[in-house]
Amino acid sequence: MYRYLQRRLAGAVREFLRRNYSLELETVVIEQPPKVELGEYALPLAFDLAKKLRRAPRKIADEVVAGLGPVEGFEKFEVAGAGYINARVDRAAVAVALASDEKPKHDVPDGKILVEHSSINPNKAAHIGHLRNAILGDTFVRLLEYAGREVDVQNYIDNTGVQVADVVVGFTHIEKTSGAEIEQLSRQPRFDYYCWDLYARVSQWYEQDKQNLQVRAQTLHAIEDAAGETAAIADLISVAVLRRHLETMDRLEIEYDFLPRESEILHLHFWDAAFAKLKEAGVLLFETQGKNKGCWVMRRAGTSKSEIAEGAEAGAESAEKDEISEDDQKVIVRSNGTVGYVGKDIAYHMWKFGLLGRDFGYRNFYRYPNGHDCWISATEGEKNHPHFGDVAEIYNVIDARQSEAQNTVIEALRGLGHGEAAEHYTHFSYEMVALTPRCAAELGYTLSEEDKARSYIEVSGRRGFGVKADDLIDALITSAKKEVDSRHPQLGDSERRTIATQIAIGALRYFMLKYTKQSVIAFDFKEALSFEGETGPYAQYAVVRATSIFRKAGIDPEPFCKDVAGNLSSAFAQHLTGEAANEIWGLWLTAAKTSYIVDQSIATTEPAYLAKHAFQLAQFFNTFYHRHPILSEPDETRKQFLLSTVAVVRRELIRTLAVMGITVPPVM
RNA sequence: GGGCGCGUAGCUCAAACGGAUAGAGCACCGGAUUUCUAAUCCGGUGGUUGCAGGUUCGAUUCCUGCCGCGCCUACCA
Repeated sequence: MYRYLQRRLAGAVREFLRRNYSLELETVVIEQPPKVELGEYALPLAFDLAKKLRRAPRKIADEVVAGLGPVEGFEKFEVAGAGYINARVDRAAVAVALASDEKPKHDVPDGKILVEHSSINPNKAAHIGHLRNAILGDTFVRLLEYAGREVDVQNYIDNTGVQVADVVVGFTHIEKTSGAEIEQLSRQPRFDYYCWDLYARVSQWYEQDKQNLQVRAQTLHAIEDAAGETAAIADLISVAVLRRHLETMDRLEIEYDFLPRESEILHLHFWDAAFAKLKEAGVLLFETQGKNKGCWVMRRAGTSKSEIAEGAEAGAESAEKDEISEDDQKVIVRSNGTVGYVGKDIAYHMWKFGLLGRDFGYRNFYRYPNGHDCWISATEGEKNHPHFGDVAEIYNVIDARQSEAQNTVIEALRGLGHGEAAEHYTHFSYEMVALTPRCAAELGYTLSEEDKARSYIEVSGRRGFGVKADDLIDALITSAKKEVDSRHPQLGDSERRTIATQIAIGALRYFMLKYTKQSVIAFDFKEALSFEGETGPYAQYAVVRATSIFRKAGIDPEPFCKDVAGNLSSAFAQHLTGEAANEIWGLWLTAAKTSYIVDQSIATTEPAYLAKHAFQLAQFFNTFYHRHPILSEPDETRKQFLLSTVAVVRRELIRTLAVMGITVPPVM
């Protein structure tokens, strides 16, 4: 609703400027006044125009206000401060439209969107860093779906890399486990925990004797031969750990549609197809000298053609074209002919956009308890399968450390002449989750003096140093369960457990979403386990309160607000106008913003805005709840009005939380 | 060295496109409702937005320089 009116206002202003000043403005900046009593929208437009028109901002603002004419949905326009134009909406009309849940039509762009997230190495348990990735990614998927887009969710599995090889080495060379024994172990409930410890031991084993690293190289090589025994062991391990990851993420209601694996990119020769095109387009160059002699290299993203070219004339340019200074080279194909991961990533991304001319085989891999199927890549797939890839836009949820690699893939696409694809390729970059020194100490790690002084310490899978995802979820559930047990002893144990789980997930997902992406999260149990203040449970609790009002009143809140909107529009007008109504109107206005916030979150790839919105709604509601007794309100129409306020806020808060993947228990 | 990012209250973080008095949560201190359950609410303490310049009617936001911190910069993935 808020978004819709804002667009209409922007359109009217643009039209006015065209008519009266012959000005074309691309974007009309519209913000919100610091207080609701000043209006719903503010335009700082006159300050900008003052320069262009060489007149005082206030004068221009006066002119705009006088000449804008009536705009549907708006009551009036006023000049305020040094030249702001504040717009006031017809509150009752907005409230009626919101209560009856009118959804003004707007265009949804065509084409499918592919979101890639999680992409955890399938060699050990998922940790809190992976949780941030998956929660950001899953929330972004939900945002896109809320906006009406069709989305495929992919989780890329690097099942032939060093990390899997290391665990294979652990089993075959340190533990000397047989294939049958590994198979047995892999059926244990938390096989990924076993691998977590083993992986750390392998790293130590390499450190003990650098000779041991040769075993890694051999193993890595052996994994690539699909027919061999080592490859079979690697597959056994990676598939078992992958299943564990799917289970862990499913606890948070995070699901995937397709799991493309590196093994298939290898065995279906995706790279060969990509390599040919890259050579042909001149994106890759064969280096004949220097440290990268014998490699196929590409210009690293973010590096520019050397400064000599700037000053020099056209003659120097052609020589420049075929050369990249050594420091700016990214090796794509090694001198021994093997391709690095960036190369495979380029091929994979050509596939995503339908530009490779090859496809995966597909096998049904995992059925979620809700019946949703998750598919996996295969060299020989099933006949009937959904169509993946060939999409219009992609988002890759990958941490900031990989931004250079991501940009290199984008540059490769551009170099191949697929500028359109490059434009629709978004690296959804976010910062890592680290541990506070206190948290690290709690986990039993001895810290150097240097470490103690840091604000955070990076986790290390190699050292087995970190907080496992399932452990954190377990701790959250235990902690929430204790609270629920003491608050609701009359409920059955399984019911209390269900509630505690909802609260735990709410706390965890909110925690991971409330920080902006570029902020490193310094993880601390105390803050992550908090259920008070700016947390998921705070927002859930607001909904519980709203629900309980309706339960006591014996009214179903869903149909209630739609009905009341039609019958009570005059009451809305009466209770929403005037000074005294500003506080409640602020609540309505915030509730009206959900779609606007969703759009903003998508446009900026920043789910934190959504978290902020949920918190703000809950906070305003709690204040309102405290100030206005509703069921005891003697004036019947006012009571209906207050009830509809609760119903609308409840509905919008539930929606907002749902986009964040948070559900609300019946009681708390 | 080069690239990317960060520096805001005691702590953890907000403030999209430059805008009206820089806001929350935690912590600390003091209060509130025999009610629609207090996982709540209200009040208080707390700021030279790293430093120095510049652009602008207006800078936490843009530009330059400096200081401090993190990540990336492998024929690893």
